[in-house]
Amino acid sequence: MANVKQIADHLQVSSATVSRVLNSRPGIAQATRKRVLDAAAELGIDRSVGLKSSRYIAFIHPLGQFLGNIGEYHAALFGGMGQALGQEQYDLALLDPYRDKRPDESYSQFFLRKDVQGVIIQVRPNNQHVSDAIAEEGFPMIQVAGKSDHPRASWMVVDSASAYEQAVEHLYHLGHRRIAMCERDIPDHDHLQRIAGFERGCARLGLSTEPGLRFRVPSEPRGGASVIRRVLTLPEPPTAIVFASGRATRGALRMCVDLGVRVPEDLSIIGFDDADWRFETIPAYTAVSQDAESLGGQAANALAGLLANPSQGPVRVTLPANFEVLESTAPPNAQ
Amino acid sequence: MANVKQIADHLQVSSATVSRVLNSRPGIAQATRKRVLDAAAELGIDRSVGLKSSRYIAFIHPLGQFLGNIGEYHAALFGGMGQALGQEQYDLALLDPYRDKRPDESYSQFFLRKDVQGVIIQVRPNNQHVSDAIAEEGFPMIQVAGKSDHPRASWMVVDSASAYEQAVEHLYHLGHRRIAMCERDIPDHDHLQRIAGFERGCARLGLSTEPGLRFRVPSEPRGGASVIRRVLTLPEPPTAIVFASGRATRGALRMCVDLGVRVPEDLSIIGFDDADWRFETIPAYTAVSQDAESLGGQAANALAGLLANPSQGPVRVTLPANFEVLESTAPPNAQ
DNA sequence: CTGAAAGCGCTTACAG
DNA sequence: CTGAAAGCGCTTACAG
Repeated sequence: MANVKQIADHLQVSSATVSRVLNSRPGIAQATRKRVLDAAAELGIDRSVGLKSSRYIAFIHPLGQFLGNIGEYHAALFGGMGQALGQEQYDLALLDPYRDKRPDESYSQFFLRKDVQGVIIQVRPNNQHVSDAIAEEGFPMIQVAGKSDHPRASWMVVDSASAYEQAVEHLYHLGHRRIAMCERDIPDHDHLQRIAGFERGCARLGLSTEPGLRFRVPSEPRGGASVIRRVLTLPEPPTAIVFASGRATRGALRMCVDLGVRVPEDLSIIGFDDADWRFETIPAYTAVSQDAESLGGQAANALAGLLANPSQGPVRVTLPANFEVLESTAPPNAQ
Repeated sequence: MANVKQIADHLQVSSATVSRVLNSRPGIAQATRKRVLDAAAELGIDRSVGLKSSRYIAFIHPLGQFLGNIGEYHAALFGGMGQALGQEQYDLALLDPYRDKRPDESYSQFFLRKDVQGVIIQVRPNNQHVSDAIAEEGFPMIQVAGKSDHPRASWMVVDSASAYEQAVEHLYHLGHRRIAMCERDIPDHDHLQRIAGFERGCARLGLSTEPGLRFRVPSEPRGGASVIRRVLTLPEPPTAIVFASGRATRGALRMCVDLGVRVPEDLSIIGFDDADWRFETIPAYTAVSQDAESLGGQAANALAGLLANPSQGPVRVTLPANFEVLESTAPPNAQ
């Protein structure tokens, strides 16, 4: 790593010349420019050199870093954020404050150090305090997947409660009276709404929500698969299952085939979908769906708006989810 | 946006005090620290303020920005890169040089301006020249999905040619003699290898690769679906189809159900898989698979190695693909 | 097209 | 714990 003076000394030119080249200033001979750039590549350049013009927006995952393959929620979210930020001339950075932030610095200082101008933070119970601290500092932010009580916090959530209520209603009208619910293991706001909607629907229609019909699994194919296996051992099995996770839904559909359970003839299944996966399975599944790509895009646009107009108040948006009937639901014991 | 002096004047303190707070230096009264941070949040901070310590690695997509939902290849790749870079204390930035780079600056200058220390670039024919230019400048880089002739370029590819050859062999041994191939529409190195392997297998076994058995579709479910529809109208339809794209494979499987084509009884299908999607479909599909997550991780680690040891020569790695028989292949006209 | 020198804006011993 | 002042390393008129 070399600074301007070191490169200048190395080449026997003035630091003015080096500075001009590294800042793309006009009026430098082609040959000189090349010599400087070659030397810079060879020696490496200090980060103090050059006028910076990065405009980073950071995305913060509840776990900080990504542990392996990104699920469909984040894939869609990133697509939406990336597209929107690109149009606003921002770049997207994936930051891990849990790893990198020094205990003695504020979040603002951390972001300043990383050249980040605003953050989109996905919240779960474990990191809501981080989001609140960022909001408290007045740093430009918007949180997704959960509301916040903090007066300075902006947030964007998807409320799928009424869509899940419709899902229960749909099953009820088909004749189902014992309906199981499979939640996911991490209770963030958006997931709690899914459960709340299910319970509200059951309560209104007088359906049981007994603990034996409630399952909690990780949002992975094997989570959904295990629910199918467990449901079949029940003394009085449900005739329909509602899932709160897309990946679990697909694991369940697959396990039904393996065990010879016909969907929807033997068992009706309502799933969840972050994008357009419900059309790819066999059968295509009836689902509550959110548009995670649009969520990412809108969150990014909202944040860009806050940055463009700092005096603006916080943004609070609740997006609706959809309920759509496809092929995985039918009357119980249908032929 | 305020600089150190402006914040200092605003608060009637010295710029030394402001600088100390914004750089988390010790020996500042709690109350003063708070006043400065509050003023900084209110006024905004110039990017010239504060010692920076970002360590960004940029990923560059062939199209620059992401146009909507990220496919499974990038989801797995990002997961692998993110995890590896996290361990190496780097952050991941998604940059679009096609949008942001000024025509009069070199790539090195562009990256300097964005505070990026190294890049992972995914190459296709349309952006190979960008990768070559970056390598020519001596900027730390590694390209994925394609080899490079440039002497300074590092690259990492997946060679699935022999796996596709095995796939053809597998079908041949099952008794198939007319095998169709569905390529994707973008001919990057890794995809061309898939086609090459298919052709090599057919040539060795004396199978036809006539144009009527060759299809080119976008890497999307509807691409694969259209192949199924078109194949059924052929005077002499193939008894098996080999796909070069995972998403097309799944669209094809879905279309087979819609049209009443039984897989594998009526038609054998061999697909491609970037992660573990082949186990989720019905039937689970026989596939050539690559581990895109591991590819991302290894590329990131290799780049970190180049950065840690600048005198090291370029990295060139060819990773193998796997061929795995699951449920979507059987003898032709099986019952 | 380039350099010597001034200017700028930060950070950092030094002093109290 | 804080400021006045020196120091540092860059960028930028100014001069040739």
